[in-house]
Amino acid sequence: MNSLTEENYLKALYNIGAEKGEVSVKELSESLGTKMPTVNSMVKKLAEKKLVHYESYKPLTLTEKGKQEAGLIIRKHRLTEMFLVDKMNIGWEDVHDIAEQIEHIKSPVFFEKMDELLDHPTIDPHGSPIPDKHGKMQWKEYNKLSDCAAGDTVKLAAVINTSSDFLKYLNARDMRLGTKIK
Amino acid sequence: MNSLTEENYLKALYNIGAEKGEVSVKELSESLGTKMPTVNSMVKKLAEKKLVHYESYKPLTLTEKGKQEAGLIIRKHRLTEMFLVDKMNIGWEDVHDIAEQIEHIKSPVFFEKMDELLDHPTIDPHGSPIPDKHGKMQWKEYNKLSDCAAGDTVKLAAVINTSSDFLKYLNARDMRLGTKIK
DNA sequence: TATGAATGTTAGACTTATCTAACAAATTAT
DNA sequence: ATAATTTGTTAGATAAGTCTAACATTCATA
Repeated sequence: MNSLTEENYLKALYNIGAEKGEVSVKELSESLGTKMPTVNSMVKKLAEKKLVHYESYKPLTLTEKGKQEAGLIIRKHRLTEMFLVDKMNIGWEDVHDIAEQIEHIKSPVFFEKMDELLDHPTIDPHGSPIPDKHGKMQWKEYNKLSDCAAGDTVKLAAVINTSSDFLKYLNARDMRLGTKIK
Repeated sequence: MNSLTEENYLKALYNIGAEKGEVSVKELSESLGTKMPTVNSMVKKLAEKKLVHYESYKPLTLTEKGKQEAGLIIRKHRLTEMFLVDKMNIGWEDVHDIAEQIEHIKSPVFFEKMDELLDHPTIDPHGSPIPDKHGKMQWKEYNKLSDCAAGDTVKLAAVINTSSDFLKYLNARDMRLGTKIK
């Protein structure tokens, strides 16, 4: 029985640890907007449920089970974002906050229908990959904009910052996924 | 700031009191699957928030404010049911449980889009009216099946029992809204 | 390497929503 | 009209998730 709170911890652990694999209590605390002692006691509970590897004063890592559950939540989130943009014509700057809520809906049918209506998409509206039905995600290796030389012409494949403000900024410059820029 | 729990109390109060206008603690308790003492203490809190009229040992009634809030939640519920059936091809026997969760989503944009894509529907897939943007609902007066004489031919306008099992029973007999039966 | 800063942990309090057990009022039936 | 039943209320306990204050460990650096 995973609560909304638990799901948010798993998701944050997954997202923060995406590259490094390890997460500090402090990072998790800041990401969730929850104080460190609270996070500390919660991760211990997650450890009892075999979702997180926890040892005092050591960085946190997700177990395989934890990774899978997190992957499935992120799948629901990104599928939802895609649905909101493609099927409901909601702007990509607005979908994150809505998906943040819908990702917690318990209903296999609902998300299967989304997946079907969207024709099994593999990336969300911000270019991030959608984990498969087993919670597995494969990251495409894109070049970071900061690694490109000035004057290069590149195609926008994904945005990491999905904040509403940044996306509105891109909108204002007619920049969307696939747009060629230099 | 109304919690999920609070919203469920308001909705139940609205639905149970639809005809009589008054609700007993017992009915509310059974409808919510929550014990009477819990309900008792919750309705007192709702009374402090001016959502419910409460007096010891008297039946419960919603205030105008309470009715409006309840109406808006029910609007979101029914709009969602209509969307799930019409735009996502989910069976009318499955939509209730999903809508039960989506009705709590906080996002004006999301529900406005639904309303727009559905072309401002006035009834949900079970024939119940959808409250307007101010939470006001007007009930169409239909004849109850129990008031019809055997042999009459009538058109199915709405179903009150929206349980999954009952709707599957109707499906199995090809009975949908608008179907003529005798 | 000793010390100060940053990070992590423990202890204990608070809130929300729930429960059970016991008691009180209202309703129903004799 | 009184007793029995049903309904409503009070009091106090519990669980989840949060907080603050105080203490402990680790890391950085002088």
